[in-house]
This record gives sequence, C-alpha cells and structure tokens, in this order.
Amino acid sequence: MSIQETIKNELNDAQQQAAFFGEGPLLIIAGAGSGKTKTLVYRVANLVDKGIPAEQILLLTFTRKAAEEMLKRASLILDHRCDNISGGTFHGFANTALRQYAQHIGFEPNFTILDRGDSEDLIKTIRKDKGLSSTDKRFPKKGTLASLFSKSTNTSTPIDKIVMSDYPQFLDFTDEIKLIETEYHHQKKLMQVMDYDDLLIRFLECVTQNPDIQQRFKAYYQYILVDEYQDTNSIQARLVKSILNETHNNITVVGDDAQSIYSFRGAHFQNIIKFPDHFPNTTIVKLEQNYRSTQPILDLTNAMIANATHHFSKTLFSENESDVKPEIIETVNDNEQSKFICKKILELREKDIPLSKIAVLIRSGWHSNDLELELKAHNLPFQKMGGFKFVETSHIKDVLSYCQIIYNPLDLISWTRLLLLLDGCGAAAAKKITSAIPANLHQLESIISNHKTKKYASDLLTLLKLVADPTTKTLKPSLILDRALTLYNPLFKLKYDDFHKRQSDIDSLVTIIDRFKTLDTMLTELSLDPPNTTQAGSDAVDREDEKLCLSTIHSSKGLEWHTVFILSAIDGYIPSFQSLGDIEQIEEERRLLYVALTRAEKELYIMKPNLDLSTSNHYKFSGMQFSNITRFLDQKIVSEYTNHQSSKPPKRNSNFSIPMDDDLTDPDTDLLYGKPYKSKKYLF
DNA sequence: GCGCACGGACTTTTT
DNA sequence: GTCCGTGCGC
Ligand SMILES: Nc1ncnc2c1ncn2[C@@H]1O[C@H](COP(=O)(O)OP(=O)(O)OP(=O)(O)O)[C@@H](O)[C@H]1O
Repeated sequence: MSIQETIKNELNDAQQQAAFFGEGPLLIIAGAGSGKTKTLVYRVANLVDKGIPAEQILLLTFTRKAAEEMLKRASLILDHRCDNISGGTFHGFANTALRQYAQHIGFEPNFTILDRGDSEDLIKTIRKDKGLSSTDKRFPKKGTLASLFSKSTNTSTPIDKIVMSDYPQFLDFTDEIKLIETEYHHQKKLMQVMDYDDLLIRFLECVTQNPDIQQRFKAYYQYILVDEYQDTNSIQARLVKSILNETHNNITVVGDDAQSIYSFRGAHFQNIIKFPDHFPNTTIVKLEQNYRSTQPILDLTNAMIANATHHFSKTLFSENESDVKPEIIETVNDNEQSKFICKKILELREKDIPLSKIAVLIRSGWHSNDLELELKAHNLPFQKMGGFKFVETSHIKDVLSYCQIIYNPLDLISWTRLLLLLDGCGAAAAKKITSAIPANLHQLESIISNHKTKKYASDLLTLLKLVADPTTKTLKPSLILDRALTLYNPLFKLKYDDFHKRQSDIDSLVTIIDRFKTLDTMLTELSLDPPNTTQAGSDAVDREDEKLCLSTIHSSKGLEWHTVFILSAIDGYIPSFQSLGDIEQIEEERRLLYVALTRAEKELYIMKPNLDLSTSNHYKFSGMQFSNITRFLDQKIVSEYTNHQSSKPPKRNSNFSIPMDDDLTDPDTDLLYGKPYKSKKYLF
C-alpha cells in the first residue's frame, strides 16, 4: 500500500488535512490523545514520499522521552528511506551543530557539557573566590544561583528582573549576583564547557554572528516540525526561527496549550497560542476526537480542565465507550497504597495485560520510594523514568570526571573534583594545581614540580600522566574507563563506607560504557541522554517490554498505557506544596494532573493515601496535617465521574483495641474531604 | 591548609 | 532523617 493510501486509511479528515498539507506554516493545536504525534509522523512520511530527502527534514521536541517516542513511531511506519531523518531534542540538535561550528564563537569542538551539579560546583568556587560566601546567611546558595541564572537565560530576562520577580529576598545582593553570573560565563568559556542552556544560546550566537553558517542551515532544512510546542520557550522558538528558510516558512508545530507544564524553565502556553502572530499565514488545524482513552476517562479529564482559570476551549470526545469509571482508591497509608498497586498489577497480569502496558505516575521522584521496595518484594520488574539520575550520583560523577579531563583537559571543574579525592589535597591545593593547568596544557607533568613533597604527589603524578598521554583519548571508552578505575578504586574505598552498594553502580557504568566506540560520543550521550539503571526485579528478563513503567508526570508526556495509576494524588503533592503560593503555578499543577490522567487508555486509578504530613519536616510549616485528595478533584467531580472506594483498611493493627484520639482521623468520616488543614502548634 | 563535627535549612518538575 | 555550609581543632 502506498503511503498516501495508508494515510487515508489511518487518519481522520482533519488529521489528513494536516498530513497532506503543502508548504507554509502549519499549527496543529489539539487536546490529549487526539493523534497529534501520529499526524506529525505521517506528515513526515508523506514528505519523504514526495521526494524530500529525509535528512533535510528536522524533527524537534524538548524532552528526550517525547523525542524518542516520535522517532520510534516514525521508524515504524516509514521504510528505510527515512532512517536519516534529523530528529531529537533541541539540546541534542544544538550540540551536534556546535561540535561542527563551535570554533566560530571561540570554542573548540571538544567542549564538555556541564550537568547541574557541575554548574553548581563552578558557581560555588566563584562565590568563594569573590569572598561572597562567608557569614552572610542570607546570601543565595549555589543551587538557587544556578536556578536563577537558568531562569534568566531561559526567559531572556536580565538577572535583576528575575531577582525582583522571583527572589525579592535577595534584592540587596543583586550586584553580587550579577558579578557571579558574569564570572560564571567567563569561566565556562575559559574551560571550554557549556551548560545545558549554553548549548542553545551558543548555537544562536553562532548563527546570528555568522550569516554564512546561518544560511547553510536555512538552505539545508526544507521542513522543520516541532512536537509538544507548548513546552517550547522563547530561546527554542528563536532557535527554530534562526534556521528556518523564510522564503518557504515550512514549519509545522504541534501542541496542546492545556498540557503546558514547563513554565519553570520559561515555557508558556501563550507561546503556542501566539504562534500565528509570528507567522501571519499560518494554517490552523484543530483535532477533537480522542483515540486514546475511554469516554468515562475523558469525562473526568474534561471536567477537571474545564475548571481551569484560563479557558482551554477543547472538549474531547471518544468513540471508545466503556462503563468503567476512573477509580479513586483511598488507603490508610503509603505502604497500603503500594500494596494495593502491586496487587492490582498482579490481577492485571492474570488478565493478560503485560507490565509494559501499565504505568505508575508520580509528581516527584521520591514519592515512589515505598512503592519501589514493594515492587521489588513482589518481584515486579520496573523501569523508572525521570527523577533522580544515575549519572548524577557522586561516585559515578567521580569516574566520569576522569573521562572528561582526558577529553577536555581545560575542564577544571572535573579536575577539582578528582583532586579533592586525594588525601591531603583540599580546596587550596586543588586551586593551585588547576590554575597551573591552562598554561601547561602540553607539559602537564611539569606541574608536579611544585608538589613533589606533598602526601598526594604520586597520585597526582599518575593522574597528570594519564591525561598527558596523547594516546589515552584515542582508546575505546571501556579501556579508558579501566585506566580511570585503576586510579579511582583505592580512593573510592576510602571515600565511601558503603562502597559495596556503590560498587554495583560502577559495574553498571562499565556495562553501559561498553557499547560506545569513541570518547566523545560517550560523553555527549551520557550528558544528553543519560541512561537509567534504577530498574530492578528479575535481571533475567532485560527486555524493556517486560517492565512496568514508573515515571514522573513530566517524563510521561506524549506516552500512553492501558492502565495508569496516579500515585499520591493529594494536596501538597499535586499541587505540590511549593506551588501553593502562586495561582499561576497552581494552574500549572492542574495541567500536570491533566497530562497524567490523559495518559490512560482503559483503566485509571487515582490513589489517595492518608499520609500524616506533619511528620515530614518539609510540611511542618504548611499547616497541613492530614492529606486530602488533590483540590483539582472536587466533590462534584469525584461523585459524578469516578468510583470512590477505600481499600479495606485493617481495622486494627494491634491486638489491643484502645479509645481513639480525637486528633487523629476518625475512621468513619469521609477521609477524602474530612479534617483538612490542621494548624500545627509550631507557633508556641 | 585540611579534615571533621556540629548546626541549619530544606527535597518539584528537564535539558 | 539528610544534605550542605560553616567553624574549629589539628
Ligand atoms: N485516526 C486515528 N485512528 C485510530 N487511532 C488513532 C487515530 N489518531 C490517533 N490514534 C491513536 O490515538 C493514540 C494517541 O495518539 P497520539 O499519541 O498521536 O496523540 P497526541 O495528540 O500526540 O497525544 P498527546 O497530546 O497526549 O501527546 C495513539 O495510540 C494513536 O495511535
């Protein structure tokens, strides 16, 4: 069957209009599960079929998971002609381009990429050097500074404006903050490193300062398509515009304003709404039929998003009739919630629903701690997406630092990290050594002369030799890792008492590294597409399709599962406690829940454990004591669109029956809405 | 100048 | 209950 016929078979009229659309700007704006990604992919197939070379079609999106899904679907319907489609994340694209063109803006192609921790380390040293750390407790710490800087670049807003709007408590330090930021930028260039934001802005800098390069990009890509456009911030929009051939304006963007969940990094749902303002002749296609979920699920999500303060005027309908309403499951505590989920998953398995078609969605990485233990206990294999990253664990970062300095010896952040591991070498000594590196790049070993008498002299010399040896970087990554581990192992065992547990991470790293052929692909990939090793359960089955998916809601965007559990859908978790002060942020949390609920095809379980939030320090000042179901599911919505049950809590968990304390929840009251915000006595 | 011990303030979400 | 930053003693 020809591609054209397939499209006619597979897509509805509106979808076909978009897929067959010819030249010029196109905006597909539609609700969840309406086939946006599917349409986008078929549009690509059609373009290739019409003879556009695949490599001249650029497919972009913000998150790795969405990019992966998009490319996976493309590869399924497209034949080998499409293997060469240029596609991935904005950061991945910028990185590839910069490896080629970085010299034009004063960077070598072997620049390395800073993760969040590296950025913070650099900021910390700058703050120390500038004498801005001591005594002043009110001065922002490194993490806050990193967020502030990132927000500033991502929203293209000057530092002082960000301080004023987001961090008014630091207004007195505005000048110092600006000073640190300037130095931060300066240092990154000296060290030939870029943070994630730099990848985008340095790319922009590169094309705007070099019209000939810009012209090359504009001439090369005939079509640019962006998925999940509502997650795009103005930097990314500018990036797209900078490489778009404006004589044709062949740009297609796809998204859903109701699913905009990245405002914390400068994305705004208005960006997609305003798209036609930037491209006046935009054709707009709206899709309203949902093909993913059953009608009862949509009834719930429609009702919930209709309560938003901004009106998202999309009511989805489905032809998937069903009389199974979403369930709200109340449990007495966190662990009962975990047990319920495990039990349910085992039942589903009986009904031949494979683990790969089930997902548990969480607001924040640690919410699933208890569940993970329970899943392990039930021997249910899972894969965790989002949240904590393996490559950001300190011992893994240690090991990777060896690789970074071998690849880019100017990366003084990694040098410092490794030097501090040496016994007797502290911040001052590390500073002295690293400051000698740039001038002695080609005779690194000479640096040892000033440190011969030190305790760490021999360790330092081995390290210098390893980096100075020009053959090291040409070795296979696994061999480089071998050499690094020879140096690291003794230090590692000294540094961590629990090195046994950490050793298994290092072993995983060795396995992961094995597939890389060169040092640069390895480092790039580990920064831009870090692997997850938090999978557990039976090691025997390593097939991805045999695993349950445990994912943050953010990382679940664009994906779908037969059955979805929303873990801990309680106020303070979603909406998250720290969003509560700001109406815009609370509304974003609503969209987040909307994204979560709309991932479900057939069955949806909304979990509501009764947690005692007052035991967690974090919630001490929130005035919350007992958990309530998320405010986005009010009584009317719950009673109309869901089934609500308590999972039979054990009436007594002791052999003694004692009088109930009035301060504790009365088991007979409605736990969903009863006994809300109790003030803690912290005021006394 | 380094390493350690004690006290404080917090634990979203992604690239 | 933890992680980070400071201050003190060696
Ligand atoms: N015309 C159609 N006929 C049958 N199934 C369809 C059709 N369009 C889409 N689907 C199916 O509906 C599901 C959702 O599609 P898709 O993921 O493309 O939606 P989406 O709009 O991108 O969703 P989201 O906004 O959540 O990312 C997929 O399983 C897809 O195969």
